[in-house]
Formats: sequence, structure tokens, C-alpha cells
Amino acid sequence: MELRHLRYFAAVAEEGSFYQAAQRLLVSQPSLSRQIMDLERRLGQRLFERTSRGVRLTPSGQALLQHARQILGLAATTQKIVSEAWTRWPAWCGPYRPDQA
Amino acid sequence: MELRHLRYFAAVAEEGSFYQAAQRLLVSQPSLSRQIMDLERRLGQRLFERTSRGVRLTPSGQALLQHARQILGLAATTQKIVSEAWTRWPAWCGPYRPDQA
DNA sequence: TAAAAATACTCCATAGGTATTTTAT
DNA sequence: ATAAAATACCTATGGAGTATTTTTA
Repeated sequence: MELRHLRYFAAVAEEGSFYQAAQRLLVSQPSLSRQIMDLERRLGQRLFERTSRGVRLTPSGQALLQHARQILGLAATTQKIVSEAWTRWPAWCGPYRPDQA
Repeated sequence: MELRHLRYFAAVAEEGSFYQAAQRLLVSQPSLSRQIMDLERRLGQRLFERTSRGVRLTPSGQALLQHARQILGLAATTQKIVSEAWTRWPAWCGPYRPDQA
């Protein structure tokens, strides 16, 4: 499991749709669909019920969402804290412009 | 930033050596070295001081280690909780054998 | 000078894209 | 009939490996 899986999962859960979440994440709907299927396979759980007008969280999905938010929040905080520390990366390494590091 | 970066980082921090950590992680020393450099680039911080008999955490590295452990612990707990829920993945999808999901 | 890390390549697994089909209402 | 997800297929980024060089106690 990688943070990418959780970012994608949370977006789908919040949008209630692969279609919408893909737009928000700036990835294609099939790429997103495959990442979620991969996550479901890794966890051995179906996370969404698919319908013809979107998706709905399964009980497992609801459980995951709470934890995913915690993890993503902690990851964001961590990046902020460490990135803003005073031991700067030497300038000669060149800049790095992350969407999220 | 992905969980892989944090897993690798924690291993290096605990072993005090890329060389040793690579063996523990079952990856090559150069692969590990590049992943850590990538993480340092993303965070804009040098995480380790390199010496000829291993590595030592920088202040930024020490800060990251605490958070990395939290995140990795939370991720492990999450996988356990969700994986052991009752909504089993249908058998027809075939099994999945992760080292860690 | 002897360890450990960094570099230089090569390879390939997989994330991501486009086109299309399937499904459910 | 239509809107959304799944599938098929292709491309390419970057993760991983081997061989080698550089560094520093």
C-alpha cells in the first residue's frame, strides 16, 4: 500500500464517483479505476459498491476512509514540518517543485 | 512522498547504514541510496550525514523519524483492521499474496 | 587503504493515457 | 438510452539491478 492509493481512495470517497475524482486528481478515469482495484486486491476487500451513477462506500470502505484521512493528514503535517526546518538542501542541487512532495 | 520512502528511510535510520538497511530490505544498496536521495530532494532537506562507516541522522532526519514511525504504524494498523473485516473479496478474483499489502 | 556511499548504465514493472465496451438505471 | 465504470491496449516514467567509481575515516 502506498500513499497514492490512499489519496486516490479518499478522493473517490469524497466525490462519490471515479469520474469526478479523476478530474479532481488530474488523472484519467481508467488509471484511477485500476489503482482502486489494486488497493482492493491488496486489502482483500471491496471498498466501493459500483452503480451506474457513481459509487458508495462499503463498510470496509468506511473503516478505511477514517484511517486514510488520519494517515494523509499526518503525512501532510510531516512534510510541512520537515520541509520548513532550517537545514536547507544545498542550492547547487537545484530546486524541486512538487505538487505535493 | 510515498510510504516506500518512509519504510526505506526508517530502515536506514535504524541500521545506521545504507549497506545494512539494503540487506534487511532485500533491495540493492544503490536502489536504496537513490530512494533516500529522492526523499531528501522532495523534502528539500538532507536527512543523513554520510561517513565512511555509515550514516547519522541530521536534525531534520531525527524529526522525520518520529513522524515516519507514526505514519508507518498507523498504516500497518489500518491494513490489519481493514483486511480482517468481514466483507471478503470475492473468491473469483483470485488470491493476493503481499509481502506487505 | 579499506569500508561504505554515490554514480553510470541497463532493464522492466507498472502508473498513466486513449479508445472502446460493459453495466445499471 | 445514457451516464458511469470496466476492460484492452499502448506508452513511458522511474524503481530496481549490476558494475564501477568516489569518498572519508
